[in-house]
Amino acid sequence: MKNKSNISGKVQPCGVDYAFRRIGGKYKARILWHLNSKKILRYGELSRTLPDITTKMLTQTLRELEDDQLIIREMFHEVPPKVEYSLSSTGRELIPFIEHLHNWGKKQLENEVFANQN
Amino acid sequence: MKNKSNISGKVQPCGVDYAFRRIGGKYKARILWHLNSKKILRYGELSRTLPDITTKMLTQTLRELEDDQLIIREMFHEVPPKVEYSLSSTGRELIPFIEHLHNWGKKQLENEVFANQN
DNA sequence: CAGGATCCAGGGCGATACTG
DNA sequence: CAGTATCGCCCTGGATCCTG
Repeated sequence: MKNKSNISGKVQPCGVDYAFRRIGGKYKARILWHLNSKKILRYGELSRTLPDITTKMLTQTLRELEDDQLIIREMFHEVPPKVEYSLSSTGRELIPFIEHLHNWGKKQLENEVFANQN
Repeated sequence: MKNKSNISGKVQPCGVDYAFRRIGGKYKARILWHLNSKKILRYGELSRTLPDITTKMLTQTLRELEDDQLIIREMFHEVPPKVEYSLSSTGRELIPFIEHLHNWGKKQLENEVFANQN
């Protein structure tokens, strides 16, 4: 399939480019990945699962994922507060992709460790 | 290249995180994608295929992909110069992932256009 | 033709403190 | 518990000009 350059000024929208803009954040794929394996996670659980993320980034990333309708946020008005996050159906469509990426990354990591035996 | 945050062994190495740092650049997936459909592309061809990328970014991205051994760079010492880029076997392993992402992005784009007709 | 070299902005991201 | 609010760094990426 050719990428014909558009005369009307805008570049032809590219699915890869679009998708990367959507889930290209530093933590988005990881969050989706964990949400898939655990199905439902509370805010604090996510925070513990991803120890290297600050509350600001976690909240911000979750908001973006929610705005993109990749995850579902369910809030319980209780004391103490409770919020549950889960994958939406659209978000679930990304799992095979993340899974592939995950396997590839794991393999590369192992190769790298093997190569760095110094 | 992004932060090396956890590759040095503090946090448990996550394949998704690793992979994203590897191909998380703005154009990397797109370049791999085009290299797969065309098999071999010269620098100028890539430049025309991706009209929205400057020479600096194209060169820089190609270097990083080459350093990561995802693409192969073959240089011909001729006049005028000629350089051909193609996927490595490791890079080719990423194609199913990019394909999935591409299809997902295309579908989302169509839905978005459809939804914005109100 | 296929880059290299500089300069520079925008914003992604982090650290820290505070809140309903 | 589940977030907000600020402040600021620095890295990604853009614009422009130069070269073998």
